[in-house]
Amino acid sequence: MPPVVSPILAPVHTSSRDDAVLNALADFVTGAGLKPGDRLPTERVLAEHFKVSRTTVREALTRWQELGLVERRQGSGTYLKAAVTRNMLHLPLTLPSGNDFNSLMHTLEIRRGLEAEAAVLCAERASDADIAFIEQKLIRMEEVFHERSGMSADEDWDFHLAVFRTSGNPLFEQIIAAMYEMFHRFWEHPLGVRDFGHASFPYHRTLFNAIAERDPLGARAEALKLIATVEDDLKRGNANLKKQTKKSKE
Amino acid sequence: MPPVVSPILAPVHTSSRDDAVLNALADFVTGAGLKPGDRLPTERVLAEHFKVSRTTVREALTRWQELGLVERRQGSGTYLKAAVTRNMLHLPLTLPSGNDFNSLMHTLEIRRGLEAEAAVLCAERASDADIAFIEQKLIRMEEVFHERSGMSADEDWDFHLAVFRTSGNPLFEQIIAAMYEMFHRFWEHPLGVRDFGHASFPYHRTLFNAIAERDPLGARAEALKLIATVEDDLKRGNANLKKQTKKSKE
DNA sequence: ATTGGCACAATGGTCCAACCAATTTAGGTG
DNA sequence: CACCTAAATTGGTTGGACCATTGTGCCAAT
Repeated sequence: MPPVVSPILAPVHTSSRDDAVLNALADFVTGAGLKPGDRLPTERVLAEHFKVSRTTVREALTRWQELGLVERRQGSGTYLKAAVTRNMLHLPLTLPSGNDFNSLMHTLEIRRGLEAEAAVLCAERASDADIAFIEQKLIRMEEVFHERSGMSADEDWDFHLAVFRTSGNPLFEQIIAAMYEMFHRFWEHPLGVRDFGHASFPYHRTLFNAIAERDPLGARAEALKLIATVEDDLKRGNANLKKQTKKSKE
Repeated sequence: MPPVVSPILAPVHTSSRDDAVLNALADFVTGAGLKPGDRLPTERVLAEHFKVSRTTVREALTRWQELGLVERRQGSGTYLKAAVTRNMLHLPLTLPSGNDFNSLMHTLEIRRGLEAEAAVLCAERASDADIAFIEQKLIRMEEVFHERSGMSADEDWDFHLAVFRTSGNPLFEQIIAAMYEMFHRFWEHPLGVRDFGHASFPYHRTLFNAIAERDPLGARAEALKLIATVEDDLKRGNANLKKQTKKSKE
């Protein structure tokens, strides 16, 4: 089985100033024990400390920003967004994204495979503390649901995120988040589907129960039911859309 | 469920300068019909044309470079490395310290979820022509296997690729290929495992048979068995590695 | 005419110094 | 104490300059 892109040239190419800066910065981050959310030194400080120009520091930080490792806020500072080590492996992946029904369905197919697997691993590996944390997110989501009589995007995502992270595999979060963004980029206002996501509500608790009982197969089943409701919503939205365009033609 | 990264603001308030530059540049690339390998205008020309400073252009190009869309050669120019369209999703995958056993295992967990799902969809959707094509790849792989008494990377990948493509979802191919690349970047010479991949051989045919019979569940089962053999190989390699380091300590 | 080397131009990489824009902070005012 | 305002802080942008590498084309020697 072959490497898709030549993997052998990359390491040779490792010269250039910003690479050195990035390595030094990675060492600093690990050395200072900085964690996600913490603030990095200012660009001016880094520039002076590394004996390079601020431009070079900025170029290096831009690269980290593009990889999602860091977030910059004008007037505030640069903040760590993910754990950073010197020997990280980066693989940028560009995906074609369409706004047609099929493309949206494709993102759900990926999520179906990954969310089910993540649920399995989560149920297998969750500690008591993990389960308590997930339950906390679940309860919060349920509260907001009853307040507004509808799904809340943020709280719902927090719950799923807790599940993904408990799986112990950071790739789940990264890939599913991308699928998620792809989906919502063209589905911000679900056409004709007022209660989008509503049907998925009960399966959050059943999923949690399966995880809490360390039942991988059960967790898998509930995760699949959950994603199936989203697929249904999408299909309904697509049907509505067709109906509307048909009407407008008449 | 919420956008992880705000998907709604990005297109609207194009505030950051370099985003605007990248969009304009993407339009230019598609407009001019540039293909991978072609040279882009120089930074100075772009800066003047877009009415921004060269620094801003450089920052934008740095981002594309980090995503692998572009390659810069000092003294020569900036060259397109991949097809670029305006609305594509960039997914930078990051593994913390990608050369340890756990990280390699993470890539296999993703593959487990996706390859199983792809096998299901493939079995559901394969036309007769698709199945004939897959069988052709299978036979070719088996031939090479018997010639060399071992798995051949290229032919094996061709077979899997045929399966992924038949699933009708291009995301499978790209994401799994990325997992592949990540895996092999640090596993080019499987430590102490001479017959790496050997055990997976028989499951290629059983997988094909299930697909040919339009048996989604069967295809899923065989795909899982196949990936399980790879996981075994990895575990064996890890065990060997531990043994060696233990010996070297003595 | 071919080949080799050399100077020059083009291009990305780095640096500097200043200013702009958003944010935070500190102080003052009610 | 709460609120507002002004100053300091910080990332974002600009222009110009120079360095390092590469590509090009001319010219001389063979």
